[in-house]
Amino acid sequence: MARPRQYDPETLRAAVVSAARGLLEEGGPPALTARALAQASGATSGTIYASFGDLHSVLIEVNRDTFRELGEMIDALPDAPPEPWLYALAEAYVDFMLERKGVWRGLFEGDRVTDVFPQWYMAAINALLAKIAHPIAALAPSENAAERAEELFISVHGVVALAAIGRLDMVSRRSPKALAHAAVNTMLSALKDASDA
Amino acid sequence: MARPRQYDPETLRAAVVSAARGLLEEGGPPALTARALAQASGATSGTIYASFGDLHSVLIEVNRDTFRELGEMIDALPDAPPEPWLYALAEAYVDFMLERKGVWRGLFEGDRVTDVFPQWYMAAINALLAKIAHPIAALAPSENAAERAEELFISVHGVVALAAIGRLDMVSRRSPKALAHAAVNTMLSALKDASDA
DNA sequence: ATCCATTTCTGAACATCGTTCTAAAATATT
DNA sequence: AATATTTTAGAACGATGTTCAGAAATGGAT
Repeated sequence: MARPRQYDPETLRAAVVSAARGLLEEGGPPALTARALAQASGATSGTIYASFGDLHSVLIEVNRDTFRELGEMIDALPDAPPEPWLYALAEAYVDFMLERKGVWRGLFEGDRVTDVFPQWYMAAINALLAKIAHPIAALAPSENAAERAEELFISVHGVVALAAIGRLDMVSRRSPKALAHAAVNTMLSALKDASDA
Repeated sequence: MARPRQYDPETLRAAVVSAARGLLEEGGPPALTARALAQASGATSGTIYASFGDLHSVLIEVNRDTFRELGEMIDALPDAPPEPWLYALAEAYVDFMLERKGVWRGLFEGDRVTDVFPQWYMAAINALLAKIAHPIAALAPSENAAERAEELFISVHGVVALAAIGRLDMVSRRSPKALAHAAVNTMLSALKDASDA
């Protein structure tokens, strides 16, 4: 009773999201155009719009994939005592994001579109913050570990934010990893100083 | 021997740069369009292109103004001992940038265009880093104050980077100022801990 | 067998973007 | 008056995101 589907909807969505990641890595958000996406995914722009509504929704789906991969990467980190584990997490996070500079820009550039972020969005961030807070709580039971975790994340975010857009050299000659290491070191020192009081 | 100038070149450039700042504050980098700039400055796009070459050059001139204002703001900070002065600087920096979110986005979003930044660009950043390093050196003479200053700047940059694009609430419920204060506090604690060793 | 209702898909069309460039405008000199 | 010269205006070009009219392709009804 109708024209048959030419694309399996889920396969098409996966192909489009995968193509979008490729375009982002190739040229950042400006490269994520409807026509390039159509060419790379094999569908036409109209079909993509029928499935996703707009380009921003494609970007959201890329982000969902990215958060999932980030979670898997963290879960795969080898067990270690709190301090070395925290260093390892920070450095792995830096590596992860700087291997995906285009995706990172998709996450953090551009106008904020929604007043409320999707639940999985906030859940992924809260999971990351909880994983940072855990070793902090173990090291400094008297501290507000959740707040220290927020602060440490934001510091490392500052490193990645500058590195991902190629502007870290405006501020420092050190590598992103070295600066992330220093951020963890500073936080750990501060925790020790506070526990001396 | 020629058609007389309809605009004084310097007046025109100032008008365009001023209009550009307004557009940036109104709607961020996407609002900085040649046609809107023409309308707001009174000239036509052709005349603007004759004077600036391209839109990116207009943005560079906005940034030059911004760095100048930032320097003036810092110079106007009241004298204070190292610790309170550092807190005041961090909070003033946050205020300054968050009053100029659109300009901030113009500074930090988009593809890096030039391999080498203009000298005044680097000079402005180095001046800021030196002003951060000064109280650090006074407080902890045995530390590498320049490196600690880089790290502290990057931490505060992380706060502003999230706040300027309206995404700080993804990470924390605290205000940008509170988080900047915490970044300074953490660095100061770490300096104390290091000097105890 | 033919036609039609229904759904899927395509790609032309629209407004807007940065940028270029032709030509109009306005003067000084010849 | 005619011309040379410089400045300004704005139409034009190729690109963008997005929409939408219609082509394509089927199953069911006649």
